[in-house]
Amino acid sequence: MEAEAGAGAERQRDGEGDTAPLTETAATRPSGEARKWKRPRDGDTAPLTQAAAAGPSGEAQYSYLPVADALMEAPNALVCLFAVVSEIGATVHSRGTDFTVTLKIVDQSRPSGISVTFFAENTALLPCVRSSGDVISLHNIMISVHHEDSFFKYNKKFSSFALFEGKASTECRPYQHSAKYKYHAGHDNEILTKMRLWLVSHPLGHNDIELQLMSIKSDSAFDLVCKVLHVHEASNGVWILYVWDGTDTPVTEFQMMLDTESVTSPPLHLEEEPLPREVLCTLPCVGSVLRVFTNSFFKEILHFQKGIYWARFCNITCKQEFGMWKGIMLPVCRVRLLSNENGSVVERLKMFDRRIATKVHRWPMASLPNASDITDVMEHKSVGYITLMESLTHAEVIHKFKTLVRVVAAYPCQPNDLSLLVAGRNGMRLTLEDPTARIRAYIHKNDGVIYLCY
DNA sequence: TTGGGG
Repeated sequence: MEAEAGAGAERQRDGEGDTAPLTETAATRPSGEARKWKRPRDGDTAPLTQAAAAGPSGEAQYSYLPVADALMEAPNALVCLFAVVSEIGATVHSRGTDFTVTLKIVDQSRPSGISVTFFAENTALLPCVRSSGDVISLHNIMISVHHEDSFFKYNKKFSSFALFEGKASTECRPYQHSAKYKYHAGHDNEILTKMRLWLVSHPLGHNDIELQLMSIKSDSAFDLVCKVLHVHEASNGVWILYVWDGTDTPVTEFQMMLDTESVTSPPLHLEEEPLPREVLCTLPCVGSVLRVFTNSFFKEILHFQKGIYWARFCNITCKQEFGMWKGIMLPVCRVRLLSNENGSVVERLKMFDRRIATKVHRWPMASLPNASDITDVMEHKSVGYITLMESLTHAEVIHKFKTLVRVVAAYPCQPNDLSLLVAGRNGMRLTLEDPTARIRAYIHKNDGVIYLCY
């Protein structure tokens, strides 16, 4: 007997329910339909009855419930689901002996989603979701109630899973499955296809405001999709995440410091200590690297330490300190890891590629599109511009370069008195910045050449 | 067991 499939609404039990509509939800489901899962008795280590029954061929037939229906089952009941992964948590050590990861899944009956927590002895046994929007099949996961909220818990002894590509694929074989997963081609394929069709008309959306670094604002929460390039544990439990999305942070509203007293030079960085050169050299030279300050509450930090990841920072805020942008992650923030195939990530990378393809990609984005207003130095017109980050990480300590920067502070004269310098006045200290770095530049005139030293 | 978007 071929199993009937619906979008999470399949019920192949004793021949009942062979026309489950795609739109069925917990609310529309006919009442009185018996729930046949039995609960494990207290003290049992394994459930007495699993959410499967032998089919005519003797193979287990898994009865997939809509998520909303599954949640109406009693605590500790075992259910089978076919759903879409909407959010991917970080894989971390549990407080016990296992590794754990939490996924958020959605289906038509529960668009707001619900968490599923997995445990396994090693990370290879955990689901490794390639992209949000992928489809997951879950067999015999347990309903768990905590503070009146329901969740699903994957038990490594009797649960199993399979992961499938999302709506763009026609591949019906799972790209990853647990050892115990019982795959039924006809049965699973039909549900998978319907789930993908549903996804086409109901793409996973984010209602929250999503900004790029080029459009960040002070003191209002937003989502930021960016690459975490480096993580640093500072003092007092403060962690600093170095994030990048290929765009430049906006020009800050910073009162230019007329540096009449040498002690008032503005700081060059937000950190207590600047990044060591070997780390600095790994950071991109085009596009701002925002410093995001947080504490160790965010377990994802452990994940970031192991490599470079794209992530969505939900409800992040920014402020300006000393004319520099500072990201802040409060406990209300959430971090979601993203794959390279995630739509927002692909969009960021395409935008960066477009930027790199222009001749002025090393100019601050804020200086565009009025780049023609900038007067170039005639005798070096053919020399290309570089960013301050490129200069800071240059292989040769002494090098010539041309750069487009903002003068943040000047000592001892006003920055618009650069003509005095050219006219022969020696000794001037400038604080210069572009979207990639801030430097102190000591200018002196020597043999008719102006040097910047830092 | 663990965690369960504090």
